[in-house]
Amino acid sequence: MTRGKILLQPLEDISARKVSFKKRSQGLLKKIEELSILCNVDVCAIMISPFDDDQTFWPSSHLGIQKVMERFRDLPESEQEKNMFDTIKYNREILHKLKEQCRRQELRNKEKDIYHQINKHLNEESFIEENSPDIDEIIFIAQRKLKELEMKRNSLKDVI
Amino acid sequence: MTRGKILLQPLEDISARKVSFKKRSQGLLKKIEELSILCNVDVCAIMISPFDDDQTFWPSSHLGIQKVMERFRDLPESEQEKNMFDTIKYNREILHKLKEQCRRQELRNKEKDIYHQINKHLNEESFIEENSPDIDEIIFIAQRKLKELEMKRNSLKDVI
DNA sequence: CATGCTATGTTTAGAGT
DNA sequence: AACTCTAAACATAGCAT
Repeated sequence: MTRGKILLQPLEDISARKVSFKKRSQGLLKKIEELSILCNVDVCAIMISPFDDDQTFWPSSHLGIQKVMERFRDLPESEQEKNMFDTIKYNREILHKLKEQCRRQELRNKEKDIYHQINKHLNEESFIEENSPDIDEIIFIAQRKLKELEMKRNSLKDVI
Repeated sequence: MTRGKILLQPLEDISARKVSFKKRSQGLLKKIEELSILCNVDVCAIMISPFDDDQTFWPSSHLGIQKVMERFRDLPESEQEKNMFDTIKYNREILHKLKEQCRRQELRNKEKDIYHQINKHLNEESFIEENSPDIDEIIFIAQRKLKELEMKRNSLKDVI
């Protein structure tokens, strides 16, 4: 077996943690470099590792760090607060997007159900079992599909 | 086609650069979060983007950045900040749950696809495929199916 | 212009040495 | 413990809407 999915929680095994840190911090530094070059963005990062004495910096020059840090520090307090708030807003956005994604996937599920049900009906005589989940929903989607089909037909006729 | 390999040099097209920044900074934030949690490392990163006014991107936990930045400025511990951290943690949890949910739904999608494929094979003339040749016929069948569905629904309602 | 999709490139967990 | 390998998981460039 190769890699499995991992949970976002501290790795129990300390030596595994160390290995992971080595790999991931390397990867992270690479990503940071890519971002800063590709998009021409000033980035700085500081990692304080419990595994070795000194901290990892990017960019490697202390001067570079200072440049970014200073610009942050020089922002008025209110701006800093605003940016903190932005993090929360950012999380909310991601959350919202995920929910939307879920919703869409659920819809797709239902559509597939319809295909399934209809195909089943063509094959056998029994259609939609008694315990069929959400007949209203299915009808709704079926109606929509039908409309889409009709529109498609009409546009095809226009071409002819 | 989808992605090609890219060179490590500033993206020429500014709007592409902006899009890339958005995607990559998001990815970077995630990586930072993962590293700090998995390996129990304090990380902070600041990005100054030329694309929006919110120059400072605030990854990682507030606590972590505070620790890291202590040498640069003193940050008083206030109630508000604590709440902020809690909010971030909370969001993180919700996020994780949502992702799991998405994953499960995706699995279900795949299962349904399989059913669909099987039915398609059993029943050579499969139903409601967008590119199916005789659209009139399909619409006719769809209308009939829809009516059957509606009747079924009505009869179910009668029982209740 | 922003956002979603997805095929492909990239990262890395786990196992082996 | 520190390396190498590799397939699964993940990130994202280019396209589509």
